Amino acid sequence: MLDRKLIREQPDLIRRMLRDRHLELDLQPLLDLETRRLEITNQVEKLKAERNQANEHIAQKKKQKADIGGDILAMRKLGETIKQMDGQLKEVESGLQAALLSIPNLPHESVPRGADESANQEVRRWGMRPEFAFTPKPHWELGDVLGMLDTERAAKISGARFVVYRNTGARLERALIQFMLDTQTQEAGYMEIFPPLLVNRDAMIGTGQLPKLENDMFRTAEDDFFLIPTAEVPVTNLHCQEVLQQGLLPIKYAAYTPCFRREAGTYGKDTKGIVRQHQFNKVELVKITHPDNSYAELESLVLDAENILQKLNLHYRVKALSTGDMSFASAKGYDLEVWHPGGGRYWEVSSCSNFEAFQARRANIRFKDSEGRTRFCHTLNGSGLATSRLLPAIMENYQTAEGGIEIPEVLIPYVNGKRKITPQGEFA
RNA sequence: GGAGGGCUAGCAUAACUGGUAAUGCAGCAGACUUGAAAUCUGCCGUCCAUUGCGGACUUGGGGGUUCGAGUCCCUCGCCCUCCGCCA
Repeated sequence: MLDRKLIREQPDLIRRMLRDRHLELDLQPLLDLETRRLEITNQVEKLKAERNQANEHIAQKKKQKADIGGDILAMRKLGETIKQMDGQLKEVESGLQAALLSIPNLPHESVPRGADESANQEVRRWGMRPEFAFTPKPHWELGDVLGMLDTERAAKISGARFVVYRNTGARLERALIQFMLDTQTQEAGYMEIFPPLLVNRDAMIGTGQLPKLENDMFRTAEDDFFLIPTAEVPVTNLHCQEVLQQGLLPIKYAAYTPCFRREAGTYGKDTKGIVRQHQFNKVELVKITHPDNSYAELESLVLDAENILQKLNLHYRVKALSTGDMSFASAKGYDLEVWHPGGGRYWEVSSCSNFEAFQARRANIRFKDSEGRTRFCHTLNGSGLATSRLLPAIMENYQTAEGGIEIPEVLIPYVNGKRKITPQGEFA
């Protein structure tokens, strides 16, 4: 949510920034509502001041046992008027709130301006594409032949865009999650969190998934819970409605959770393999920071995510997202894309964002600064990383001419010291 | 699912039969001090106004009764205790 004072005082700035995001938004209705809100507020507050004064009189007269019948009669009408105006004010306020909740964040000045993903800027790349003396297979072939991934049986029990990890596939998936959590908690100073996977509506509004993206979320009809689309939702909202001590910042959390997305409107897209699923596993990194440090914390967050790929020795590139490609709540973001030799393309395995105070304002996450003032924190998050894109990358990059898969060095301790998966689909 | 108790500022605690939210701790600024502690003063939830005075709102959310609601009524949420069910 944007600061309404900023909207009121610098509407042209807001218009320009949103235009940078390729959003032609007519701010006028919102500004009109805000003007109306101030008008009504001023009027009704005068009446309330009058009422408060009169009430004080009545209370005093009553104490002296004087007759107050006439005063009460006179106040009745005023009470009615106030009630009516409060009703109007409430209507204006809820309209205003709805409008505010659906406006995306403003892009930071350093974000590349552009219409879509083609305007994203490559910031750096690490490692090289591996050379194969044979034609590398895509992960869905490997997964099928080696008995690691079973999408057909998943379809029977759930449907399209689900997968059953089996045998070495299940084990490798679990090893990856463990490895990523260990790295982030032991080397990068994140605290491990394992949150609920069902959250309430307020939490979804707090991080910005709602109201805009309700159609992309799984929702339980009976209780109005949402299956989390990312651990960002429960973990960031851990501190909603709180005032944090400045000394606690930055707060750094790492959380493994399954993530659930309806992927509405993607029918027929990325159906090969497991890169786009209704349920996938992800280790998420969340930071709650002082506003002065959030951009430095964003850079180090990206490095923390990159660290996983480097340890796995996977070639990747980092892209600064353009104004046309960044997410709703983000002020600035980077994507990490890893090379899939079998598929012959890069896939996003992480997206790291600074939301500045956008989420903090919605979720009411504040801190006391060194002047004793209560201010909004900045929130950040990034995947560290998503396994549905990472496991395929490992399978495709580490496949052998014989048709098996080597285990990356760092994962060997996590699979009981085994060094490879044989062409028969067993650890060895 | 049922019964009872509770929810007041960062924390902790008050408020007569309804009369308009008090206090302590912590924090911030200032005064005093060589410095600190102690002490004193102000600030210490949100909004509006601001040349100056100020005003309104805020007792988990929403609604009702009333001239007036922390207090009474309805409703929803959450926490605690117990019963039932359950991995």
